[in-house]
Amino acid sequence: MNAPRPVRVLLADDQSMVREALATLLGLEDDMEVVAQVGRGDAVVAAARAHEPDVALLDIEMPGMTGIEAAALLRTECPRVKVVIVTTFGRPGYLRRAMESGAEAFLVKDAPAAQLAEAVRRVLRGERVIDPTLAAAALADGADPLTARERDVLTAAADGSVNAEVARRLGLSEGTVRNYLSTAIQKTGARNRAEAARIAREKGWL
Amino acid sequence: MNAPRPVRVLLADDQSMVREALATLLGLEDDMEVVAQVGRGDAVVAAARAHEPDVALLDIEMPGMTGIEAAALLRTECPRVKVVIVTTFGRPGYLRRAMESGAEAFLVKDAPAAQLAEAVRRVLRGERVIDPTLAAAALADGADPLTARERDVLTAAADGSVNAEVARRLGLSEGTVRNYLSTAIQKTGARNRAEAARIAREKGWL
DNA sequence: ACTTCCGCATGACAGATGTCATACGGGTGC
DNA sequence: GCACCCGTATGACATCTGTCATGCGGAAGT
Repeated sequence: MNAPRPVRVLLADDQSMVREALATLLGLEDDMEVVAQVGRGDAVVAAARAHEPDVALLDIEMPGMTGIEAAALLRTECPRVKVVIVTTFGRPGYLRRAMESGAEAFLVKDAPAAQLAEAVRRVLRGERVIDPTLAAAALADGADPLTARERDVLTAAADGSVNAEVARRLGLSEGTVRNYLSTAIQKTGARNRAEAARIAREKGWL
Repeated sequence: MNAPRPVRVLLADDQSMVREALATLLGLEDDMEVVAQVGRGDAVVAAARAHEPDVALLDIEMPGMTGIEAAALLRTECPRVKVVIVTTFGRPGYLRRAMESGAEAFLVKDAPAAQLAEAVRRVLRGERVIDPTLAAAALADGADPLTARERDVLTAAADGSVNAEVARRLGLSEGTVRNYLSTAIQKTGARNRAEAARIAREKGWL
C-alpha cells in the first residue's frame, strides 16, 4: 500500500500558545502536516498563496481581520483551499456568516481535540462538519434583523460612548444616532442600548 | 546519570480542544507527565487530592469557579502544589489577584508555547514567573479602587439591567444603586455605567 | 473617644436616553 | 410606475441616569 501525500494545513489563531499546541497536535497525525501558522487574520491569504495548503483552520477573533472575513477572501483568492472555522464562541450568527462566507466546517474549541483532525479529514472528503446543536440554534434564531447602519451605531455605542461621540465618529446627527439605537433596541427586544449590545453580541450579530 | 522522576502536572481549562492540545504538548516533554485534566474550576481541588500533582496549570475563566479562586483553595488545601495561572487576558487586576491568591507564575496564552514547559520548570526550582510588561502595568495601575458593593452593582448593571432590576437583585433601594454607580463611574474616570464597566473589565476588576 | 470609611437611604435636579411622528431622496422588486 | 425599505434628519416628549447634599449606624484605625 502506498502512503498518500499528507494533508497540508494552514493554522490561524492569535494566541501563540494555543496555535502552537494545536499545530503540535495535528503534526502528530501521520497524514497531516502544518505548513504555515499565522497570528493575524490579514496574514491568512498571503500565507495561503505562499504555502498552498489543502485546508485552512481559522479562529474568528483575530487582529487585523476576523477569520470569517479571511474565509471570504480565501474563497475568491484561493478557491481550492477548504476552510474550517475553529472558534471559542459558538454563536449562531458566527455560524451563519461562516457558512455564507464559504466555510466547509465550523468547530467550537470546547469540543474534544480529536474532532479537529477528524473535521479536517471529513472536509477533504467533501463533507461539511457542523455541530448539530449549533446548527439548530442558528436556524431557530433566524437571520440578523439589524441593518448595517444599526449595527454600526450599536457597536460604536456599546463601549460606553455617548450619543454625541457616536454621531461624530460615524458622521451622523445626534438624533439619527438615537433613532438607530431605538430601532436596534426594539429589534433585539432589549430595554436599552447596553442590553441590545449584549444580546446582539451573544447571537454573533456584532 | 539517573533520570529524575517526571514532574506531575494538573491542567484546568474549560475548552477541551485547547486543554487537550496543551496536555499533548507538555506530554511530549520527557520530564513531564500530565496526571489530571479538568474542565471546571470547582473540580481542581478534588483532582489535586486524587492525583497529587507537583504543579497545577489553571485557566482563569472557567465555569464553577475561576482559576484564581481555585488557586486560593489549593493554597490552603494542597499547599505543596505550585500554581501557574495561564490565561487569555493579561489584565493587571488578574495578575494582582493571582499573586495574592498564592500563584507562583502568571502566563498569557499569546506567549510562545515553549514558555509553558519553561515556566513549569522554573516554578519547580522555586522561581516566580511573571511577564515584566504585565507586572509593570499592574504596578502602574494601582489596586482596585472599587468597594465590594460598587463592584457588585457595576457587575449587575453591566449587562444592561435597569436600575430597578439591579436594586431588586441586590436587595437595595434604587437610589442606592444610583449612588454606587455614580461613585464607580467617578473612580474609573468614566462618563457612564457602560464605560465604567468596560474600564473595570479591562483592568480585571470585575 | 474620635475620626474615617463603608453600606445604605432619601430628595432634588440637570442632562442623557429612548420613543414617536414626520419628512425626503435613493434603491429594489413587482 | 408604485410600493417598500433604508439612510438620514428634525422636534417634542417621557423616562432613565448621573450628581450632589445630607443623613444614619456600624466597623476599623489612631
